Amino acid sequence: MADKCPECGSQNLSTDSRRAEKTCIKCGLVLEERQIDTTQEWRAFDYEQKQKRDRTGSFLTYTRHDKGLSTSIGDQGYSDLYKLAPSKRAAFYRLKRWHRQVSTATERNLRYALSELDRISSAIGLPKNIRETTALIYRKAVTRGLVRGRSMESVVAAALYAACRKHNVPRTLDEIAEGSGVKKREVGRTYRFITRELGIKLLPTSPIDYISRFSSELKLSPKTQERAIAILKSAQGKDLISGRGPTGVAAASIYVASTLESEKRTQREVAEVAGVTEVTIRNRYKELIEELGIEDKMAEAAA
DNA sequence: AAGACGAAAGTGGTTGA
DNA sequence: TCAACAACTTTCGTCTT
Repeated sequence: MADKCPECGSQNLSTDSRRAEKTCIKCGLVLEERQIDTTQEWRAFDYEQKQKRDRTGSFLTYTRHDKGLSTSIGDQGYSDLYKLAPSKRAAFYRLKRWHRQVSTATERNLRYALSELDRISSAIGLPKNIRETTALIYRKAVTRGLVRGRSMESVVAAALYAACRKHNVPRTLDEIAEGSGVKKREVGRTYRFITRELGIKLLPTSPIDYISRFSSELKLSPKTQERAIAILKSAQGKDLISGRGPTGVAAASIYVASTLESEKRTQREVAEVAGVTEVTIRNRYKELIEELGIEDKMAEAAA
């Protein structure tokens, strides 16, 4: 899951399959050990061999209420049915019908929640792995009885927010709130509740994670993106990031980078996509250029 | 006319007694 | 539970290009 070393931040990781370990090349920290080998131990040269040697079915997925493992009572072999006593036959039909309509409260809840999840995530445009994570979190929340007394939508939204952060593709609370129709405040509150109850630990979002998304919305060149990230990285050690809203900091660095790379965007434009006000950008970017000693460069580029 | 600037008052959430 | 508090927003008048 982690693609960065938590110790030194290096992304230079190595996976050694013989030792079943994942290590950081820079500082030597072992990130994962006793990895499970998920590759096949057999080969199949044609379809028949594959049929014979396959021991598994399709993938498990958490986005289906039954994890994709559904089995239904078949329609085949009805002729045999007439050999049974009428009462047995009636029982068969009853079972079949009962089976078709999933009956426990949890399952029905899950079905509804997952269709809700589909709606929201396609509205915001989120990849499949995030849906999977969301579904998993939601499933845990349901089995722990955390949904009681809360609207289901808010729990789905909160799980989605958590999943996005876990995958380092953060969406702002505003975006989630808009897509789900749950109030921002409610999403935040539920998010805090379920992460606490489920013991999910998430680091504060880094502004860097927002750069690529905001930049592409502003149609900025890759060079400017790089610049914005570089600005953030050099600001990291200087206590300009912590305690500040990550979106504001991201917006400020994009504003500065776009000016320096002569691809200028107005504060208004940047503020729009980042979901902050111009005033915030001003405050943040003043701090940034002051601390990094690039005030004159900035003034020069603006002129 | 549009963008940038900054002061001042208001808002929602966190923290610590 | 309440007050203090920091970050952020809203609003608005002024300056710059």
